[in-house]
Amino acid sequence: MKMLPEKTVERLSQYRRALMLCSAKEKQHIYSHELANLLHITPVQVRRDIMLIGYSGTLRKGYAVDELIDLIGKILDSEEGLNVCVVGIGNLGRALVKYFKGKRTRLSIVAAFDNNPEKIGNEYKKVPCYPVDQLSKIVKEEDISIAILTVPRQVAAQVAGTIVDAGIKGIINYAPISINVPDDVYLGEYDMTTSLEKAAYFVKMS
Amino acid sequence: MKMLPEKTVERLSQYRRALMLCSAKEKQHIYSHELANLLHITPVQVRRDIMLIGYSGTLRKGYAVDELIDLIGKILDSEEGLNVCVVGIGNLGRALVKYFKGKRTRLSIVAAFDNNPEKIGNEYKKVPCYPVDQLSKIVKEEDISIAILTVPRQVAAQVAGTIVDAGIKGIINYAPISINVPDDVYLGEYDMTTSLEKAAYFVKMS
DNA sequence: TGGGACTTGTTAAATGATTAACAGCGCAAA
DNA sequence: TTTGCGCTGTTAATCATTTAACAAGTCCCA
Ligand SMILES: NC(=O)c1ccc[n+]([C@@H]2O[C@H](COP(=O)([O-])OP(=O)(O)OC[C@H]3O[C@@H](n4cnc5c(N)ncnc54)[C@H](O)[C@@H]3O)[C@@H](O)[C@H]2O)c1
Ligand SMILES: NC(=O)c1ccc[n+]([C@@H]2O[C@H](COP(=O)([O-])OP(=O)(O)OC[C@H]3O[C@@H](n4cnc5c(N)ncnc54)[C@H](O)[C@@H]3O)[C@@H](O)[C@H]2O)c1
Repeated sequence: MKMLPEKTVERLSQYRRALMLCSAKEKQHIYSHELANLLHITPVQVRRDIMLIGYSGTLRKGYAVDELIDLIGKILDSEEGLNVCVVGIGNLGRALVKYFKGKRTRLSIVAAFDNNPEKIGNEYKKVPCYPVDQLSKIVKEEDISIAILTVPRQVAAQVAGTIVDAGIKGIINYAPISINVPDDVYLGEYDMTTSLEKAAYFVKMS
Repeated sequence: MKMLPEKTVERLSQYRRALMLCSAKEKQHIYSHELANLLHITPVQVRRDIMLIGYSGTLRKGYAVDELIDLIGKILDSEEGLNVCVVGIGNLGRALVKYFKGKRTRLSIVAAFDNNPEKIGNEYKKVPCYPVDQLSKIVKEEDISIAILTVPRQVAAQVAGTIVDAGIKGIINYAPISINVPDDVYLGEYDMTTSLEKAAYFVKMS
């Protein structure tokens, strides 16, 4: 199947979580407008996304919740699962480890890295923290393909280089600076300072 | 001045930070392609954004760094400054308080809220934590206009209702569920689980 | 003094994403 | 049966954003 639009992928992740809540409540079918209400989007957007992934609902009954969950899983998840590491186990890095550890079966945080001797050797929720010098080695040993980057701004670019060199295929950057990666490495940048300033602008202008 | 496009606002925040680093290095002028390189975008996008805010550079010299910083400040910041609160002072909420407290002068975190008796009454980086029942009262007393929502998924919708009722004008939601707010309240949703699943999808497909 | 290399500002085209419109089917009620 | 409503699937239109194209101004140097 060919690549889906970014926004559709984001919504698929959200559909799945909403659907899992429905499934837990024994709800077996759902209409596009119900799913739309859960995400606060329009029903036609839901139908369009579902069309893009090649699924069909039942006319006048809606979509079969469990079937749709499975299909989204086939699209979003890797069969074998992917391993993730957190680089920079400060306040944000620790919050992420605590939150994600054990949450999803097909996506597991297996290592943390830092350069602070006080942190190296510790475990956070059973995730071991290694020195950043060993990143390349551990990435290969543990078959890690995604890195979450939560180091200070000043060193983010350099550490990102190390990560890319280690062969990682996706980086999620929370440092408030734009980093540069080769075309074949996925990069998601989430700048919380920008998010806050953006909110302030629209509040001011409203 | 009329409302700028969302993406332009995001980049303005990033231009400003990049420019402040330049200013600290005594760099007085900057070309569109230099600024573009810092953000890993195209020079024409930089020029277009700068056109939208009505600034003009000097031909063959580029943009005056300090002037541009000032102008972006006039656009993004509120003159009097805006007050911000964090609702749900768990792992993520505490990381945000520690990070943002004192960072920007025109945007200050002045209060935290929680419903856990062990947290109420504490201070985090001198930011006092109040019971969530007093949200409405404190929001008025402290003139808070933006809330960062970091409570568990299960209660996010309900707490968001409380926040809106208190008269807050912007919400930044980090809970992994979509919330609903009136049209005149700005809403930014940042779902880290989705970010991670999205990265996994594009790594898998690459 | 004139040509060439650069850089900005702006308009126009292309791309990407959302929304509108509607055909078609299925069920329910008459 | 037939009528009509409600829902899906899909195409077409709209809207937002990025990218391309280029005119015009400036500087440098021959
Ligand atoms: N905490 C937040 O809520 C927040 C908000 C916005 C942005 N950020 C950004 O996220 C990043 C992390 O924030 P934080 O609050 O967790 O900071 P932090 O200082 O608590 O953590 C940074 C961690 O990175 C480690 N580190 C430093 N240099 C390193 C290197 N070269 N290699 C490996 N590890 C290294 C430090 O030892 C520390 O453990 C920063 O870039 C920050 O700007 C954080
Ligand atoms: N920690 C992360 O890195 C991370 C990642 C992705 C998503 N999130 C989301 O962010 C939110 C916060 O995550 P966290 O890790 O900080 O969780 P947490 O459990 O550490 O913190 C939640 C806080 O909210 C408080 N709370 C609970 N009910 C409340 C109520 N009704 N009113 C006010 N406060 C209340 C709790 O007392 C606690 O202090 C969650 O929705 C989580 O799904 C967090």
